[in-house]
Amino acid sequence: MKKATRSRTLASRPPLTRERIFDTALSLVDKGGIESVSMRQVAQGLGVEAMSLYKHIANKDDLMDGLVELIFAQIILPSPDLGWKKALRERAYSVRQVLNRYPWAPTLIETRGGLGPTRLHHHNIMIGILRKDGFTIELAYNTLIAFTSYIYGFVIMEQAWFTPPKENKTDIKPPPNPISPHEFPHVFEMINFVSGKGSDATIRPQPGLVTEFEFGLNNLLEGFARSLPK
Amino acid sequence: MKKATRSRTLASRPPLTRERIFDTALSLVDKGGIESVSMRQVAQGLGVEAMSLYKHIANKDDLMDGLVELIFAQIILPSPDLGWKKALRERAYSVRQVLNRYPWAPTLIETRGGLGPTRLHHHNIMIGILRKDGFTIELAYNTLIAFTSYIYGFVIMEQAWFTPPKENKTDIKPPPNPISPHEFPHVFEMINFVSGKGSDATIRPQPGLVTEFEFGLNNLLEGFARSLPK
DNA sequence: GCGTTTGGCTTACAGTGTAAGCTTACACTG
DNA sequence: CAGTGTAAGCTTACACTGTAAGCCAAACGC
Repeated sequence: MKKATRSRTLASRPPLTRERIFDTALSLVDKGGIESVSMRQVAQGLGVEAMSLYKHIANKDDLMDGLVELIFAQIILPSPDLGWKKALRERAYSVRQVLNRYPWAPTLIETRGGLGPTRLHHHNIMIGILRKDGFTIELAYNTLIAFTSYIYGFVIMEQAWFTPPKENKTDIKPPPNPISPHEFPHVFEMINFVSGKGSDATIRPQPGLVTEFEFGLNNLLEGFARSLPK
Repeated sequence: MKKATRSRTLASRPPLTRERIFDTALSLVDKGGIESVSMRQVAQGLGVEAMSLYKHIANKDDLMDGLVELIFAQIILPSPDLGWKKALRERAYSVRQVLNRYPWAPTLIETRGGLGPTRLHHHNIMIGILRKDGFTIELAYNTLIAFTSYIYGFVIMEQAWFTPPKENKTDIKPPPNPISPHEFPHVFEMINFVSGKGSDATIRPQPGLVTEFEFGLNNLLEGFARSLPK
């Protein structure tokens, strides 16, 4: 009772903090997608007026940066004891999982360039793992880029391909994707193949494309291994 | 003078068409980035009022879809005679080049799920190339996914890493990225290595990361080759 | 000639981010 | 305890967004 700097005498609300702002923004974006997070919405979620947020965050971009950090914090860092190959694989799956849990994340991430502290830390660890196992700095560099690119791109594809293309809410386009066998025979064949695999190809549940993910991942990892100086 | 359906009697403006709308939208987004394209802006660029556009396009999403199509139309399709490996490589570079010419494109593409006609056509051709060279449908499927993911992800990384992190226009943050050698030694080492390579690491000109691009690409292509049934 | 269709305009509304300034309630000083 | 400084939150306001609804004149088919 003594210690609290500025005790909330009104006993009403807990004080507004960056943390609390980010949290409610996160929960807000979780249901309703990224464009449902506005200053006013976030404020309302905190029982507060929009402009009050600006006492704690610089602007909306700042808010978004915070969200990105929250995302990256959820990606688990592999232990260096695993060896580089297992470590990379573990990280790959963790990234994919987290990014899939937040479909809005990739769009968000790529729109803001800079690397926050969390991302820097992650990179630092990953490079360390590679270097420890004999990767030259150049090889580590190239490896990390190729590795990250693949995972990142894969998740985006995964979402872009297997998400219904924008329910226009007033008008549902009758066939989801009427791919003519004459116009696009190969695509048609492929769609059929894919349909045969899982239950429904167009709306597959989240943990769907694991084998597809593995394919590229393995090819890359083997490539890295072959590039190692012996 | 007879033939023109609805001759522009006022002799003033050429008629508004989807094409013309897309074109000016494209040129508008080229300078000023994606968020500088608003209905009113596009309209103004055409000497017209905002609401007039809605007689030709459904809504802003429709406009954006059109832009995406314009982008994909610029990607050159490799000739099937090259053989799959050369074809894939050619396509990889074309995609990268086009996507780099329009840094706003990836964000745009990934936000709208569905595949337009152009994209379908491209996929159709690419699958055809693979199949012709002995890829099973399953292998072609996996290959295409891995391949596309990598390229796509790479371009995004390329832009995210080597673009100044949002010039706040009023305030330039003094050091672009003060990476402490103690906190992130490995990242520091890597940055140093990268700086030694090109002239300036943080703002590299466009055709910068070719060798990095090649590294992952080669690894993937070799992996594909090894997966081929013989 | 006469409807009817069409392309573009006008007005209006709900929503956005945020600049500027005000009010209140606390912490601290004398 | 009175007085003051300060920080947190609120109020108002502005410029801007996408787009629904309706109007109006010019061009068409008959």
